[in-house]
Amino acid sequence: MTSVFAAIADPTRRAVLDLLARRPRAAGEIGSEFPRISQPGVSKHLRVLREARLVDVTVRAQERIYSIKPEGLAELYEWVAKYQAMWPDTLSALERYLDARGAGEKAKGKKR
Amino acid sequence: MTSVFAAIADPTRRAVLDLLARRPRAAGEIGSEFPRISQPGVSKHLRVLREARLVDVTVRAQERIYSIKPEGLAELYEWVAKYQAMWPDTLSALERYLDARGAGEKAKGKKR
DNA sequence: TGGTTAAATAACCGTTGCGTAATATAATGA
DNA sequence: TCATTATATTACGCAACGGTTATTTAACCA
Repeated sequence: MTSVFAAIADPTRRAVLDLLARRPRAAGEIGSEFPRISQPGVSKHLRVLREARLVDVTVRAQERIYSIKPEGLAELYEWVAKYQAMWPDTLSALERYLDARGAGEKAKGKKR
Repeated sequence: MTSVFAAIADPTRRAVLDLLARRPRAAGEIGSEFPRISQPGVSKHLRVLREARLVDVTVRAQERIYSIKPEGLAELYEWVAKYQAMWPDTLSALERYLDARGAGEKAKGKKR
């Protein structure tokens, strides 16, 4: 599970990245956002994100502070960008596109 | 396997998308690019891509012509774009970033 | 027709992934 | 030193995934 693509395939891990995009958090604080998943479960998700180089960890006492690490996402962005030529038109056209699909959810914090 | 994220988690399916990005192809023609995978194996990958709305199909006699369908990729782009703010700098900075990592597999004209 | 071609579906199988409870590791602090 | 806190690791069950072979569906054509 080293791949960025496999790492973001899981909705829980995408939700973790969304959390960390707001601000860094200790592992336990992340876990408290997922009450239906056990502590080891969260820990394993964090390991996958680490191995995909999507997050960074710093140690503070017993805590592990996780934060977003852009490297992996840049790799993903590079891959998607290859296909931009086939979008209806330019970027603004893309956004109309997404709006038409009702894809404007990112404004109100939700999960998926 | 309805999710775009899960669909692109598999390297074979990403390779199929790369093929179709060049030009549309019949299912059999796609399959011939993957000699190590059986016909039903390829057919199942195509089904996943269809359900993720990443490809389009048109019928021509007994053939199914597959082509890239941007909707799904736009959804993915939307997700990645949320994180752009945390990249080192602007887009050009991102590209220097990628070059430094030797990530220039897709474009030959991308050297510094 | 019947035979051929193209692709999808069905049934099955080994591997992997996500979840769990139990345990281990490690730093804190009385 | 010892109990507590925070997190990771281990061991294991089960469902889903990617692959296979066999079969089905459907269009073409002699």
